Amino acid sequence: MSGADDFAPRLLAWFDGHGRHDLPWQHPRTPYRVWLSEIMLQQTQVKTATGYFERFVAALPDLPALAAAPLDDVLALWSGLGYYARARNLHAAARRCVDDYGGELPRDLDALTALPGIGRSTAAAILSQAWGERCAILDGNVKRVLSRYHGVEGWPGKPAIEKQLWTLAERHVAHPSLAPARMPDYTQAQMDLGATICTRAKPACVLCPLQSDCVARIEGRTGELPTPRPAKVLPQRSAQVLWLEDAQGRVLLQRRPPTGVWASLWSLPQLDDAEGTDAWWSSHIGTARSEGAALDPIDHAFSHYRLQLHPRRWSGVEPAPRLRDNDALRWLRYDELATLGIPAPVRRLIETARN
DNA sequence: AATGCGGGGAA
DNA sequence: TTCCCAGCATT
Repeated sequence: MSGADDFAPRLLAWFDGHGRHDLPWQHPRTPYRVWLSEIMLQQTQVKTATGYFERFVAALPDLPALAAAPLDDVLALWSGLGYYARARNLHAAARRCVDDYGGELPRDLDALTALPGIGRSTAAAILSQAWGERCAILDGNVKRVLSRYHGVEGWPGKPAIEKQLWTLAERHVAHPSLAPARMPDYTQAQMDLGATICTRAKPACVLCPLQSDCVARIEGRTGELPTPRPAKVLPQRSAQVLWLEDAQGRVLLQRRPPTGVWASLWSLPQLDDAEGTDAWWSSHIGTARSEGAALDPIDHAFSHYRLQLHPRRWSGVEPAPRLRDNDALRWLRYDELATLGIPAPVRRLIETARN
């Protein structure tokens, strides 16, 4: 057997001295807190998620509390974190746990994976960290570490490559020296190595416990592995944003459609173009409208397109009958904005320009 | 197999 | 600027 077989014990020995032992979800490391952290950390860096995690568990300290909370409260706690389907799935999964599993997470890979928002890697992370089950994870860190360690070519997002990496991850987690009691540390160790040593750019190979057997290190190819995602040009879109204030200085928010970006979040009324704005104004207000005050455009980048928002502002708008609060429209005081899930750039616009 | 889905950190 | 991060669901 080559040294590749020693992956797990070497990693674990390194973790004891150099891993991260003070992350907020580690104290206490309950299934609920592990679950929440794993969901928040999907496509999200630790530094970004930490503050959200602290606020979330302070407001909703356990699974039954989450299940009992209104979805809008959960979205408000998620506001600014992005990928809001995670929050909706989290909430739905909590309710299903109350209905089907006595208010706890199931200790079972298939049952966990069947819950919304939990895939194979997240389920394995929960099982290994919360209960010490022998499960392999494969997140962005592990993909990078294994791609380099084994010299796996090809973009890890490609299903065929991902399948290879799963096989390698399963092999390492099966190492006989790896005791179940150390599974939480082993799982954490892989992510810590990827986050602190085997980083995307300029990895600290000289500090790596796996350096003597790492193919990328040995062949001087850490800059080429893992193979980057094929580049593509992002489409550019634009939209009109309407900032309406009534005589009391309240702002009009509209619930976004249940599908698409920012699904079901509250935001300023947003239209595709000038014609859309005209139509919205006539259907919601009726009277002829003024131009409003044009504000600086906002450039926002999504992972799949760029969006330029063109905000305009009106004050002293008299609510027409159809403009009263309903399921999709709400006049809100500025000090109430924190109670709703609002897209980050829209919240930023309002907070910075509201004087 | 490919695409949709946020926001921010880092080079 | 560009890349990608503790991914998953949908098509």
